[in-house]
Amino acid sequence: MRPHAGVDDVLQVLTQVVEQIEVMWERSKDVSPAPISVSQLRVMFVLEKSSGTNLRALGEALDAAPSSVSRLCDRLQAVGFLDRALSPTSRREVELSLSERGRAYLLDLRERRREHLREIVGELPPAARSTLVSGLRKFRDAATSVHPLEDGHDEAGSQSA
Amino acid sequence: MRPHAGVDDVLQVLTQVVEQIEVMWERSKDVSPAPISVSQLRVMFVLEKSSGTNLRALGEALDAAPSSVSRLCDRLQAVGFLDRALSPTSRREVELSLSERGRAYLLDLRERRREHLREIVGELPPAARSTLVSGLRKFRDAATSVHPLEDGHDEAGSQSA
DNA sequence: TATTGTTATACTCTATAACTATA
DNA sequence: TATAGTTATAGAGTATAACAATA
Repeated sequence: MRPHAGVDDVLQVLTQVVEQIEVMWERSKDVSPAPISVSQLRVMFVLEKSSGTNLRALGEALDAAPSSVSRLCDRLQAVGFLDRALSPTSRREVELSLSERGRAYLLDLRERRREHLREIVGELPPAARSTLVSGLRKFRDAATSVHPLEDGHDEAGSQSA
Repeated sequence: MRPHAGVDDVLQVLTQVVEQIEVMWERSKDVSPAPISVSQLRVMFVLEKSSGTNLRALGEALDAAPSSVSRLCDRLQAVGFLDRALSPTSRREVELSLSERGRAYLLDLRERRREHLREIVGELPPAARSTLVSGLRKFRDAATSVHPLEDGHDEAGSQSA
């Protein structure tokens, strides 16, 4: 009597899965040599993709005030994950970029996050993986078409096998 | 030559979808009459399911120090979302619970979050919804079996249609 | 003068430690 | 004394506003 899943069925399970993953990812946060705050991590995510931006642009990307970003950069620089360089074109701007250690940290964090998911996905039989990928891709595409500019894609490390 | 999706295919799309949803949910955060911080929201989520607990237990549930929780409760009480009552059994304990307004706020927030998802899920044809639900349920169950105690289920409002 | 980045100040969150009051 | 809760005190994130330096 229920040939296809209703919208509310999807909402329920989708919510559960997202919350499960959020809990898992929370747990892979602290396992680092230099514990980084969530805000600092956001800075690193942005800088990874737009290396060399100035402080103002970084603030806009984060939707944060310049002063806040300045302080965040202070601390990231202090732990050696960020480089502040004077801009060669304008002496009142800075060029912000991740240091080598900063990049290494991000790769490491991503790997830990994926490892948590892999542990679970690896349990699924091949047919279930295909079903899941198929459903998720349709959701992703629908989400992208509804909110074209607001997708939070993570391109790094997304090489298909 | 690829009869079924590989594990890395799943990881890629799953990561994308979770990040999309996190971005969406972030946006439904500030649309409230009394803006609540993330920490305060966590308090409310816990209290919703364990009404009447004392401050110590709440702190353990949040993995936060008692003093932090005390301050969080101060502010939640100030905006009228939380009630502090003296325990009838032990005069050194308090009974923490959500006020009526607090509960109403949570319901409202949940509805906003679901509305964001519903907008997208509603776009999917029925067959795609079924595929998605099927795949997600298998993931959820696998996740629950791998991490039995760490599931972040959201039972409220999960009535199936 | 307008812009970039940094401090000054203030508020919230967080934690450890000290304190009060109960058991 | 041991425990529950609340204050000190301190450090980090956030924002607005004031400030320095540059364009």
